[in-house]
Amino acid sequence: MLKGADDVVMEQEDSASQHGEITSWDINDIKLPQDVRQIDWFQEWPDSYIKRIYSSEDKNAQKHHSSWAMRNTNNHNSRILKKSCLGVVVCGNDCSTLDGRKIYLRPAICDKARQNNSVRKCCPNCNGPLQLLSCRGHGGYPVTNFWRHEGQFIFFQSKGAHDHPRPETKIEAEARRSVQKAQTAFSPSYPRLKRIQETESLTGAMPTQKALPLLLSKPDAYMLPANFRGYLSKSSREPMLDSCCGRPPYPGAAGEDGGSGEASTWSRSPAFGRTPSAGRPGRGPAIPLCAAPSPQHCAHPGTQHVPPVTKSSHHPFRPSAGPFGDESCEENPPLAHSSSGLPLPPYPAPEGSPCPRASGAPHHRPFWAPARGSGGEGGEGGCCMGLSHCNDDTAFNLYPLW
DNA sequence: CGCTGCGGGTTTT
DNA sequence: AAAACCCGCAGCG
Repeated sequence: MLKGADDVVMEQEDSASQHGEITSWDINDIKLPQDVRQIDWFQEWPDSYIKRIYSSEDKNAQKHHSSWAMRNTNNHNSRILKKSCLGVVVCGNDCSTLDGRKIYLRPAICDKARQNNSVRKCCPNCNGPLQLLSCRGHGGYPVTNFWRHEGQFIFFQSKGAHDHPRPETKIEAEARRSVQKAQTAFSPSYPRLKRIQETESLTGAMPTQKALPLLLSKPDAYMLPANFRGYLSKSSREPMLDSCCGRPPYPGAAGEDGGSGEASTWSRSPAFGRTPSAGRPGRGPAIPLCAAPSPQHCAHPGTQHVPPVTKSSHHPFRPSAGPFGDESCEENPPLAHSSSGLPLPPYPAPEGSPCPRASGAPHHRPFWAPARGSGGEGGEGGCCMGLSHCNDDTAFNLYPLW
């Protein structure tokens, strides 16, 4: 049954996404279509059951990038690269920054790195323990992404809908890391303090507003992924990465949950009815991370719908992405937030259509979102969104700040 | 140091 | 057999 639901979603996605051309193929097919008429734009936040065909020249596609924290998974098939989602690291205290944003850090891809991070990191905002919110968007298991190179195309297929907020992007995480490193170097003795300071800058005191947006997201505005909805409530989360500060979550901080003490908030209730069958695989340990700020991306509405083949230049995502970004449509159920990324590109209107920009509410934009009126939300159209879009400028300019 | 890809191996369904 | 996952190794930036 659960499966049925997924299938349905999938079908819908298919037709919606490749509008016009029906994506009849499956990543596991012996032969994939080579008469592709339209290539898709690279999507940094692919979600739900989608399929995409990128140009083999698309740098991001070549690197199998994703803004979600995806780790390689051995599927014993050298022709198809499989990656599974690691989820997102959240504050165990469910704290919010001064401007009401939540902290969503990117879990390290490498197991070892995750452990390291956990040891000395804590919430950049409240200094509390961090908790790994694992992804269970695919029948109780992490969302999986598949990549396959065939001829001049790179086929991409994702299975499952992320049931957690978006983590910071790779660029952001890297920036954060370097900043921390630098700071640590300066004052080894008071790392904690420093961190606090950093946090402050992050949360509010930052000079550049753009900069901040990074890891925080506004609760109100932030929409969770389709599956995500039920989540925040109590916790059943993963272990919690504490480690750091040892400090137990503040009592009050947690808010509602009275007790559990642990990370209160996040729990994933079965978001739709589709809960995994039974148990969730007990997944591993959580990983702690903590970090500091990072640059954000903002994309400027490029508007142009350039050909898919991005020539991207140097940066990770920027190229292709365009205006889209947010898949904001979370309002729609599962497929909703699909990546609707592309607003209106020349291509198929991706799932975009499905998303009527829901209310005026800003979509959920992760941390960076400008959360503030003005440009930010307003546009769904676009402005800020995913990483790709960000220009280097933006991103890089920020770095210095940290 | 961390990301990424590969591939052997195990466990569960 | 398929899928999820663990682990180590190697290349790369």
